[in-house]
Amino acid sequence: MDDDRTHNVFRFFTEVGIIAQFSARLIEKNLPERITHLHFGLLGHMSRRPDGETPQQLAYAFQVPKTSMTHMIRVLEAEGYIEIVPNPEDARSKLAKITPKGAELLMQAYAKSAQDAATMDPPLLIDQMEQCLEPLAQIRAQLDAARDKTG
Amino acid sequence: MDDDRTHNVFRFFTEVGIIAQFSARLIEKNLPERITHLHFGLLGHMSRRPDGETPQQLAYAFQVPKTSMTHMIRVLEAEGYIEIVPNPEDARSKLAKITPKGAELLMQAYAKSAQDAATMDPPLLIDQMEQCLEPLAQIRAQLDAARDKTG
DNA sequence: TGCTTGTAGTACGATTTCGTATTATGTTAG
DNA sequence: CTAACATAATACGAAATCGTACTACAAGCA
Repeated sequence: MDDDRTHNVFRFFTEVGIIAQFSARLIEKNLPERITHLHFGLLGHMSRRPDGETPQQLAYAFQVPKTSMTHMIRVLEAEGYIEIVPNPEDARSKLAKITPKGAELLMQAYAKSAQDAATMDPPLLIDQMEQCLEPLAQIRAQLDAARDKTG
Repeated sequence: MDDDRTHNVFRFFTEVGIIAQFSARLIEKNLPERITHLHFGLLGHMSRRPDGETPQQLAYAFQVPKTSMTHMIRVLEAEGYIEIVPNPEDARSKLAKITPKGAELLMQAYAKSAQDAATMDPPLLIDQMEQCLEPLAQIRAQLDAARDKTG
């Protein structure tokens, strides 16, 4: 890889890192104390999987250590946004499912953040975001695949 | 903003968040214990500013609370990667400057990560990254500008 | 000058993150 | 079947994050 392209890769990661921090703040502004953008992501993930997922699957999906996921799940459960049930297929394991209260929080935070995004000044550059969507999805898929090969 | 576009905004933020996590891990794999991708970013920032920057400026640039920056700076100083000197223009303040050891760490981590990136399997999608660079920079600038208006 | 207000940085504590070691259950070779 | 190994989740502890309150210096004004 020549120097220019290497430099571009780092530039890309830098921009992405900064934007990720902004988006985290945008969402957390509309979440209760102790609930972070990662919890928000967890709830969204679970809302698409009504049968629930194991902590392990969630840790893998969100790229955080298992122990961190244990903690996040506990917070969500303590606040009543999810419930933990035994995994009928494996007694070592558990399933985390979103509750109606959790679904409600998800919707509210989504709606409020969408409102904030729509009223930003200067306005959000949605055209540019849409233009990036496809390549970003490909890049993410590639990183995912590379991870599975190596670790 | 209609529902489709709102949905795309969230999808964009989601992709960006995941990719940011991958890039953080990619770099931290080549950094010593206790040094994170944020420290790496700090060193890169300082390497472009030989006169040093105040903790406040750094906290603003990296979008972290002042107290978090105090802590990060302390870690970098304890490990000898930066030095803290009084700010000649303001006795309340300080300047953080990168040391030769810090510059060395920066270069090494950069080179090793570039090597890792170049040898990924499946290979990194640099074309797609370059395609995103310009719109991402615009989006970041917009988010920055919006932050300055509101907070 | 003396006073009031603003700003830079930090002490402190509650919470979160995450690496290592442990427990409990599952799986497989013989 | 059972011993050996693998895997799911957690206990625990060290370190990081970040909000609140504080101290020290700066700046503006009477």
